[in-house]
Amino acid sequence: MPELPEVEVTRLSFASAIAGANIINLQLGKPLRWPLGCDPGSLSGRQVLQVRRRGKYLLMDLSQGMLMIHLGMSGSLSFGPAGSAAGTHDHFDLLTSQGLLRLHDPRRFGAVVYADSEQDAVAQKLLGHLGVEPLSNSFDAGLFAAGLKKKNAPVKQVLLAGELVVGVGNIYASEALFLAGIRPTTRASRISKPRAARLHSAIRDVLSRAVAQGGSSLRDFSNAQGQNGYFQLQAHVYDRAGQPCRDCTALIKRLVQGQRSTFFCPSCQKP
DNA sequence: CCATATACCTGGCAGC
DNA sequence: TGCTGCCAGGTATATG
Repeated sequence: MPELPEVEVTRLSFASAIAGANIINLQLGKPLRWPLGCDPGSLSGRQVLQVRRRGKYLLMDLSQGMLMIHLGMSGSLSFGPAGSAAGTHDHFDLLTSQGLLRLHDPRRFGAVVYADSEQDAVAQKLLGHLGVEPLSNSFDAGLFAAGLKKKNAPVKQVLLAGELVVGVGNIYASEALFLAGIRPTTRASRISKPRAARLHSAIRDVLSRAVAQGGSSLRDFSNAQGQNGYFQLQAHVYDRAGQPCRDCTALIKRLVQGQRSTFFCPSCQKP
């Protein structure tokens, strides 16, 4: 569910509201993808300083240590008044002096992991290999083109791998490649510098527009205030197999790469 | 090291 | 209605 835009929209929807809160207690539900990595009770009394984002991870800095939150495929956070009982799929309830932060995650591919610091081995295992942030100045078109040159895999899978650039998931990979006019099956190493530059700006454009639209709400995504996003209404190819391209009217095709669906326009996107 | 497959888990939906 | 099979926004880990 959540790619960079959804994670960022989630962050923006509760970061300022939770900043400065004191943790009262933590209740866990069923196991998530990884164990918390500390005694839940040990967090009581600590303060929430700020919420940052790295790729698709939310990093919640505490007065001592940090929590790394990942929404997996079906996770969403809510932040609001305490009091409502945890539902079947609520597996992390952080009660604070300023409200309840709750992770709702039916499939439980998400996780909340504690680390003493970002340099911690636990943190490095999750964050250490991540590529550059696409919406930051460190995302450089020249470096990106050079990075693509070194990868022989299909460009769609290189984007999903997140080692060159983070945050691009299954929806936005298809969308960015459409905007750049590049077939998802094209080997990354065969993408010319000008086309890499197009892809570079397409990634920035599609991700920043999606953030502005509140993310994509295909099934169950909503931000921490319960509001939906609307980016999916303007998707050009994702989940549009068999429908006409919005630019040229050719029919959008679906194929499978690495066990994931890919959508593209066979006319607008060149090998 | 590289590219690809597997594993984790639940729910919604189409088709019979 | 109920069953079956397929599909779903991710990614560490295993495998060749």
